[in-house]
Amino acid sequence: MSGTHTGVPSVLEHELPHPVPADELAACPVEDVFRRVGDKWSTLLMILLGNRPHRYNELHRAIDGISQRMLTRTLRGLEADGLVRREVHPTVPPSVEYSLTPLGRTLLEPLSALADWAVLHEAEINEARSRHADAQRR
Amino acid sequence: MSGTHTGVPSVLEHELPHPVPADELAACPVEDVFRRVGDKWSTLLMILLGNRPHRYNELHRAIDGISQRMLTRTLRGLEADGLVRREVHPTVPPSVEYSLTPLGRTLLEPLSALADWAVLHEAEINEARSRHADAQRR
DNA sequence: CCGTATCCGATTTGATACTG
DNA sequence: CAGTATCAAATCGGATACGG
Repeated sequence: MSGTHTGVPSVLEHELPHPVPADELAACPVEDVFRRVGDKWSTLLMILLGNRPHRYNELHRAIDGISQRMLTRTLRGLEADGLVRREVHPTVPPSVEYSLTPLGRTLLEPLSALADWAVLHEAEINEARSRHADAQRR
Repeated sequence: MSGTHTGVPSVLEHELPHPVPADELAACPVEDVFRRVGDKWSTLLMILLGNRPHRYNELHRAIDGISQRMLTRTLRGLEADGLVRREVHPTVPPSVEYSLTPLGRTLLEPLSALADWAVLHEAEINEARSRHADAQRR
């Protein structure tokens, strides 16, 4: 292969067919995961639950700005994919505990790698944006 | 720290403030990057450009299903963040070459890690979804 | 060849009110 | 406490037509 970044083998390293059938990385699991990473609350919730289990209102108070609707929706989505476990304790009043599943924990690692990249290269990105804004202004 | 996944140090490993000020991981660079990963075409474009530089219509033909509008918009966004370089060759007819910048190349690695995770755990996710769909049906 | 402009439907997110 | 229901706003993405 020509000039790829490191040489790390990866599913992304294989030469892609042309044209890409709009499936190869679309209906395949990669897009699902990428989409989840991109949505507004999923990763933040996973990070909080990675620290320790939380109850519903605890998450609601912890996040500042999330609506009940989105909190519930996001948790349900994570639960459906097996990343988060929801445990209902039949007490009065009811208490519901959310936690990461083992599968969810394994996702934290690549997520952290991506977050670390973002922090590490923040300055470069901001400089590029400044240059681009300057170039646009004329 | 209690029961985190591996022990890898990461920006995500630090205990978060409660409540999260809606900035800590929101206006900070992490959300920008996560959003980009989640959008429909950015990563696919970066993968193609990671193989080799491409011209505009070459990308358009390569991707199958992308509109000119989104191709242009996505490339411009990647360019603004310094991930992709756009070189115009003043020939007739004009030719424009897109390629990854060095910064863009460094992003391929965490992206690949995430994609590999998705492929590796595809079965588990699908099983979780089946179970969840079953549980919902009653 | 390499785009831009315009319009429109689909999806995402939030605000608000209400409930077992 | 832990949600649901409903409505509205914002954003995303695609189709089509046109331009340098």
